[in-house]
Amino acid sequence: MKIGDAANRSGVSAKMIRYYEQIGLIPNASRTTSGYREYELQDIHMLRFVARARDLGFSIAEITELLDLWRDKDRRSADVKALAQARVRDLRRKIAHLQDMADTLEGLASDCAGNERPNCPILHRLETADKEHGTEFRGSAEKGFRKRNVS
Amino acid sequence: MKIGDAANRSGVSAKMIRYYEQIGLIPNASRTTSGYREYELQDIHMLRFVARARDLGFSIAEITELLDLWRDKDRRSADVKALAQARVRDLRRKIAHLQDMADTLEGLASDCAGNERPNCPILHRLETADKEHGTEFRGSAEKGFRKRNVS
DNA sequence: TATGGGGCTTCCCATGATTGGAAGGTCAAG
DNA sequence: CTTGACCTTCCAATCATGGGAAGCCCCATA
Repeated sequence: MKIGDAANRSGVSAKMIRYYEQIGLIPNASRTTSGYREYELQDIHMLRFVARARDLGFSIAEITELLDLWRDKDRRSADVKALAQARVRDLRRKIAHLQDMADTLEGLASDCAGNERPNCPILHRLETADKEHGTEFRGSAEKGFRKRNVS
Repeated sequence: MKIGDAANRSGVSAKMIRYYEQIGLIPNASRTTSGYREYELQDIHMLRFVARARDLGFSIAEITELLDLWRDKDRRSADVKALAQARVRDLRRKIAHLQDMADTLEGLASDCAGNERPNCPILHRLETADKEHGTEFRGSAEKGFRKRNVS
């Protein structure tokens, strides 16, 4: 199977398959005599695994760990679970952060008349850096969030 | 005031001040005879405005709009409010997406014994791309999220 | 058999916001 | 007059992804 088929069947674009190979996330594919990459069904499983983990917001580094565990027949399920739970904690932290932002902004917006007149407290508050809600954004962990234009 | 002081007082790093100037987000600073950038109190207000908007997750493009409204004394407060509300909708959508991811992962993790044995349904489910929860990630808007390592 | 089209290859570039660093100029205090 | 802290510009890297160019390969059809 060539890379285009592998892409269609796995949900990972051909571009990204090459990229994942290049950065060592997945092993080098075997090649035909003419240089085309060749994939087996097993590779499709692996790629789907990657695609699914990626959709769940795992970073490349985390997917590397997951793939290692996936391939390791002697793995401890506790290791996998710990990884998933760490990711859940990350996500919950991000969610809380975004919720703070949304609540703050909503509070600002609700104080604005939203009419033809120029007076708008949103701009004043942004300028003076008052906090509508006491929560402190600076310092909250935001590392490693992957943005995807997941069609 | 030189750029280092401006950075300290505004919460925007000197690096970023130069970058914002370069991309046209903020106007070119005046210079001393020796080429140093010079800032007035008014500039600090502007930089603080930018910093605050950035902390609320506005993109550079959105901050450009906000700055224009901030400087426009004849602005309609409705325009500002609309911008803030659009941002809130964005945030709520992102939050829902992350919540889906977290819930799905938590579901996967709860099915895993988390012990010394290798059997772990998380890996199986990732491989077969089953969905624990029916919600469909693909298609949810994720554009324009800014990740910041907001110290 | 020739040709056309589509898929494959590598390589380079761009994104967005930010940080890091190198090489060199400027300024104030000691 | 030296030292060190600041400033300048320029270049590179980050992360995951897409876009595109130039050139090769393979298959079907005229």
